[in-house]
Amino acid sequence: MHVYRQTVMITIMDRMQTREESVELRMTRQRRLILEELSTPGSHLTADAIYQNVRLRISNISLGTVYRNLEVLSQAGMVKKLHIGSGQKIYERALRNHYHARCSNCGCISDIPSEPFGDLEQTAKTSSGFDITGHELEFEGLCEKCKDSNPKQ
Amino acid sequence: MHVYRQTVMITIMDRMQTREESVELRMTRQRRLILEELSTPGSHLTADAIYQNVRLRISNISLGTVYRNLEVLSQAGMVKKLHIGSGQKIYERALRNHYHARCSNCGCISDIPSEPFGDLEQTAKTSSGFDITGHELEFEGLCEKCKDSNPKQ
DNA sequence: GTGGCTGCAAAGAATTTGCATGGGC
DNA sequence: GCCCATGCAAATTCTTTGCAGCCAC
Repeated sequence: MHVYRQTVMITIMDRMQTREESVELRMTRQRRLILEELSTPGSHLTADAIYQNVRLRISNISLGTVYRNLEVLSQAGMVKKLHIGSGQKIYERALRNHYHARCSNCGCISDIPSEPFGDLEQTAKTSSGFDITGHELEFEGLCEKCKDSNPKQ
Repeated sequence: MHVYRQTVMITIMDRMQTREESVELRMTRQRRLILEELSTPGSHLTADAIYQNVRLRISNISLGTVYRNLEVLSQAGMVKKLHIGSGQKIYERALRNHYHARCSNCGCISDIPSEPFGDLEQTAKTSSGFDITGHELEFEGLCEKCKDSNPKQ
């Protein structure tokens, strides 16, 4: 199922918010598995959750490695770091733009397409004078499951 | 300049996102000064910055007290906790709704009025199925000062 | 006077880092 | 073979908490 032999060094043109720069990353076993974890559609994981999952396959991987990789991949624009909720940071695979809604009851995170919201950055630029390079929008509420099953409390 | 004798216990009807509930807070010297710090228009401070500032007036105030107060005031809806940027949490006085832009160069934070953006929560509700109760929107970019004075780097 | 609030200090949670070794290219 | 990446463990940073005494009401 895995195409181990096909892996090559990947050269990435960073088109995200950081300075444009080409980055070379070695595709190690650790890095590949971390990316695999994040590649499940709709996966929004903490560093520790990724660590726990990858540990099932590389039993001695270290949490430091997970953090270092998430940072590197984030710099390279392949992974997005979210500062949602109050606790740990959440990581997801960087795909097309979208927003997030976090359930205040169960903590689950849903993706919300960004199209209906218009060009927020243009609006912000106009009213702030900033040279806007990015933005983050998060919603909080009750997911469909919790809003049904939950008493008003 | 300070109306020390006028202070009374404040009763707060929490109309913010948390469950509606009346809270009674004693107005201690520590609490008053923390609120004073946050009352400067446009102030966006970390817990530690507040601690350092208040320490000039109450030299033995403890950082724990600052955190405890920020939490209580936040529960009461008088203070807003922001999860902006990657590092520490930022606190501001809870006034009318607005958004924030953070300068990626100098770290300063500007307020942006929320009116031009329309009803984001209604839009999100429609496309997510969530029962939305709140949202946070942050922009990143270069502030006017930095965008002028800074070479492209 | 009472119960919430405080200072102090220690604990906890999340993340980062130094260093010697290992492995992708 | 070079040099980036890793494992390990210690260090840092930010925040929370237990407890005895204090002070706003």
